[in-house]
Amino acid sequence: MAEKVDKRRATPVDDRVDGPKQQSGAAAQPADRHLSQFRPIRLKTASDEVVAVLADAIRGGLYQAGDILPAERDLAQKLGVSRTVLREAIASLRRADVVSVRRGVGGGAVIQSVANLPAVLAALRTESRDSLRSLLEARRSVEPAAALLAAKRASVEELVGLERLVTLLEDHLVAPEEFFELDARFHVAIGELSKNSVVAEFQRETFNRISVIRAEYPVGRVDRERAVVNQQETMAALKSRRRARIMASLDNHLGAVEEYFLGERLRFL
Amino acid sequence: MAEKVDKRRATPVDDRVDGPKQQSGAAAQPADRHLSQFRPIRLKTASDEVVAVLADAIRGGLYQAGDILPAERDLAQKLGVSRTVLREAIASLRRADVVSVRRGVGGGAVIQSVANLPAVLAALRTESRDSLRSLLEARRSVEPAAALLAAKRASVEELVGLERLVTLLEDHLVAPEEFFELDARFHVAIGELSKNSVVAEFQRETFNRISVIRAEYPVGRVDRERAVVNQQETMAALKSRRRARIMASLDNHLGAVEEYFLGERLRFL
DNA sequence: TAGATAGGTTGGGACTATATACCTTTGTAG
DNA sequence: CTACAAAGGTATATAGTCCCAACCTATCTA
Repeated sequence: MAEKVDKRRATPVDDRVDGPKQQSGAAAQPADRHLSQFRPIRLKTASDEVVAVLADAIRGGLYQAGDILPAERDLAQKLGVSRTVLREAIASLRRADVVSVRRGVGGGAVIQSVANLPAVLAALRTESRDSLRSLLEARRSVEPAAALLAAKRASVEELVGLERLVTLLEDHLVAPEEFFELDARFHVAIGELSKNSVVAEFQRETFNRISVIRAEYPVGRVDRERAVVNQQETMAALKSRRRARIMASLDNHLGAVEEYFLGERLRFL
Repeated sequence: MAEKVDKRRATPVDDRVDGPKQQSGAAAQPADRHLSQFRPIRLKTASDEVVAVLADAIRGGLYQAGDILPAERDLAQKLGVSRTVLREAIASLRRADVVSVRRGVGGGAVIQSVANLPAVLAALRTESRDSLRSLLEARRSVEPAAALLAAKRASVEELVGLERLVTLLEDHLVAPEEFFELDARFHVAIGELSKNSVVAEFQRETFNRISVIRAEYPVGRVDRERAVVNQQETMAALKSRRRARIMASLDNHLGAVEEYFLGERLRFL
């Protein structure tokens, strides 16, 4: 019987994942060409998911500096997670100084600053980092649609709310830390005003990714001023609710962004 | 000491999630208006993720009926999951008759038919089902971009490969079970030929969702014939690599799809 | 100062995923 | 025709994540 065991041991048929790597390098089976097509899947934890949701909510303008998040128990229930998980998510935001937590009656998680949101999001994503070019190309096709739909469907009040974001950006011309985040908020908001869940989700996700990348870029005063002008123009175009004007404005805006990041304007054939 | 316990018990401060629902209906705190903004998060299991990846690979044309998936151990390693998880995923595909598994040397998971892929994908998604209108609107903006990029970047050989999919569709005019899936494959393939990871991912995801919905629609012979003609036209347009022709062809195709599903053509302001 | 409203902490139980090992079937080369 | 190797099939121990429930502590306010 002992022989049998020894025999098995000698035969490498177990599930060890690090198999023999470079032996018999001659006979590479052609049947394995498919394998190259697969990438590792990643699993997100619940708390990371919650962090992303909260970060989006904060960036989307639902909460501003000084606002207080709902009570942990309520928020956990609303998000369908345990309080434990929610608390871990808030702890992440706290570590990044996005919120500070106070105990007691009037307490809760108080929004501090959105400046560190890109860092938070960057810490989340271990996934493949799409090239900025791919992101901008995709955005180039979706954002005009988002804007047209928003102009078609947003109420006057909603447009006024959007305009407040532009004002916020103007105020931050001198304090540039939160500049990128405020810019992102504007575009995410347009996605939401499109009243199209797919488009809104796309804008959110895309700007999450873009933010992570562009947090590394330097921004000068000139760049910021141009961004403000672009937002003002886009805002005016949206209010006019005229197709041609919106398209021209976005073309202008997106083209400028592309030149800034890529040094050229995208061309689609 | 027992008193203390009783006191605590009487005071509803624990974490019970189903709190008092309708007591004191008068004082509704205005601070909770934010709560309505949050939706429950969903967590995907690893095996469900693997099912989705494999389903995409099969639909994308990487595997055809009769092909054999890579060995479990190899595939598990490539996907970065344990063999247990991979086997569970394959079991799902087996239950839906998408693959059948043979043991022994030449064995493995053999692709049977793609007809049941929509059912598999539908079983996966417990998430919010976006309206077909939202999906079609988003597609209307992305797919033209995908096609233009594909025409710009795809090699002649790749276009020939795409054309094979059209031929496949023609062959299935009479056996309509797999018709929807073959149509989806064509459009997903265009996304991949765009050589833009974001666009490709969007096409995959969008057609996953559309497939689930449209599997419920009846398709007549006429509809199928028109789809074939549309694909042929799109194919010819791609080969011409001329912008105007591609845009016209897609406008035609997408408009027809919209009329079929929504009874109207989408208008973006 | 008592009570209510918050956040902070802990422990147990369920589920999922991983790693490792071993078994069984089957084709094929010697 | 037999031994081996290549596959799938099965089993078990371990670890991580999440959920639930209960309880503790700080703070505001009437």
